[in-house]
Amino acid sequence: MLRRFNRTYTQRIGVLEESFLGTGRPLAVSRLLFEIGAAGGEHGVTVRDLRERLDLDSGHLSRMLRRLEADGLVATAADPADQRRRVVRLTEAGRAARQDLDDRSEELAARIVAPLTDRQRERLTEALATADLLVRAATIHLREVPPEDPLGREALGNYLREIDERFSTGYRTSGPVAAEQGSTYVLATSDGEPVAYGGIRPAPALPGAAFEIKRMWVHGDWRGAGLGSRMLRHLEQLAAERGATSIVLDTNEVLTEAIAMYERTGYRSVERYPGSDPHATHFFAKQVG
Amino acid sequence: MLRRFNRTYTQRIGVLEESFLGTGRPLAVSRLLFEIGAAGGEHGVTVRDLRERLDLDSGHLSRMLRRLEADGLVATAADPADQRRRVVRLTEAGRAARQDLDDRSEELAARIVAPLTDRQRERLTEALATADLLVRAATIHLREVPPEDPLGREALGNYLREIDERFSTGYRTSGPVAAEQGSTYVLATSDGEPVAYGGIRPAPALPGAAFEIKRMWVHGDWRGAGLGSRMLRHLEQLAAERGATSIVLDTNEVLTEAIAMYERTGYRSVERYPGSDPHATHFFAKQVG
DNA sequence: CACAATGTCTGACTCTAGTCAGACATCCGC
DNA sequence: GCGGATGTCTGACTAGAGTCAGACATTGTG
Repeated sequence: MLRRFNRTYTQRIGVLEESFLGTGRPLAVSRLLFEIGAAGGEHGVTVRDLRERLDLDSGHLSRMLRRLEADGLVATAADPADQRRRVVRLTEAGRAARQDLDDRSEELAARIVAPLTDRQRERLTEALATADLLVRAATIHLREVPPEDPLGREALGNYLREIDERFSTGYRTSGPVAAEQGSTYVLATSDGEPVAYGGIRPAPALPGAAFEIKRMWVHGDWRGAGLGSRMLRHLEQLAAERGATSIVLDTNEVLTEAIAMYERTGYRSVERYPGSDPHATHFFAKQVG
Repeated sequence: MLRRFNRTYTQRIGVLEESFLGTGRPLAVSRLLFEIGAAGGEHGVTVRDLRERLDLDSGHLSRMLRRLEADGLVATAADPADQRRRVVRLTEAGRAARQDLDDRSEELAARIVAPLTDRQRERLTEALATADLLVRAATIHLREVPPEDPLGREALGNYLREIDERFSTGYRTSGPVAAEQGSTYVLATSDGEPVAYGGIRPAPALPGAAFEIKRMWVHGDWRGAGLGSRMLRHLEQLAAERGATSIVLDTNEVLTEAIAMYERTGYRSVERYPGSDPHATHFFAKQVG
């Protein structure tokens, strides 16, 4: 189905792309203009950031930026924090051009669906939203990150903040959270945004080769997309590669979805184990390897 | 939503296209190879046909064909029916190359959705099927055709055959069906295939400026996609432009979906009118203009 | 049978996209 | 404060995609 849809889509909606022409600017440049607006905001965005987001060659990007600059649509300046970096931001004319682009796309999208009835349009919107979520979920990128990785820290911060909000009693122990001994962290990103996080560490206080899963977090917008169990499987596999024969984890009774997921994924409830979190109320274990 | 999806899609699934590379052939050439296989079948396909299907420049297409020919993947010959035309068909090697392309795409598509659970994959397939149908429905092309248009005749043939099958008693009057006096026909196509058909003709036997809608047909795969009512609206508008103040049409009781659609679209049931089909059992009219 | 229309092909282009090597400045750790 | 790493930019490319004018053969029509 994916292939059939791909064919229909590129044939019929491919126009959405070509419409960027007619502004006298090639597609890639328009896309860049768009991205600078989206990522830049008030403060602008660094060239490096743009290169990562759009996955462009340094030379190619540089040339396109110069073109936009020559057209008076963007202004670049050295980043005060690091003079090697350059910060790009839209000028007034640039914002106008981007708005124009936006309007054209909007209008074209409206024209494409215009022949449909209201109910059909609703069905299409719904179907595309579902497909969007699932395609995004399917193409999420999982990777090991060191504890000091900035995106990892962001994810961890979200985890702690959410835990803190969830516990009316307050959870956070004061001071920064140190990386745990021998731990490995995995970060899942989508469009450069952290969407899930979690880690494993050896649990020497337990019998056998046990690993503990720690700090599992899934972005609120992504719950229900199967991301949690995917992260869990990934962490289990990592632990198994490091010689684990069993996995333990603890959680709190207020995290009902998490508990349901652990049970669904083959974990069985166990007694409190040594080294577990004092705030935890539920404990799980599973054999692996 | 269309735009958001478009962004996700081109970013994540754009790979489906690039995968055509790695075969040493550029994308457009691979697409052409694919299309020759799809459209050509046993008898091959004319260059003209390919140009229309892929919307390519004559020179561009010619060069790509030559490239495929040099690689030994296609063979061209003059069309016996018209020596100006050239017919292209895949060679044995061409069929193999196309199959290879097909396998790669299939494999890649499978890899993209691999991280999803079975249930998610099902949901994605369903969502894409819905989106596919609706996008196709939205981009269908309606145009007036002369009675002798080959695609129009094909549609009319389908109409007559289906009517014939539907009536156990047999419907068809013997001999070819002549175009009706002063009539105008509209054909809807998708990917060059006729998907709906219908006509109007003046009904001089009726009081006032009446037009009759005749021979409405919608392709079986397309029923429920709103195509019938769209065609109906289009025909009404055409009639109105020709000065009609009322529209009449007849149908048979066995065509229950059609009857439901007419009622939904504002037609009211009337008595048999002069000039109507002797096999018809239900008659409808509507004011327009 | 002349003539316009049709169908394909070649040649000569342009523009976009993308790659690679290296210049140059700045930053960071020792 | 030296040397490697990082970030950006320029120059010199290549290949793909697409456009346009016109050559040439064939076909249908008055």
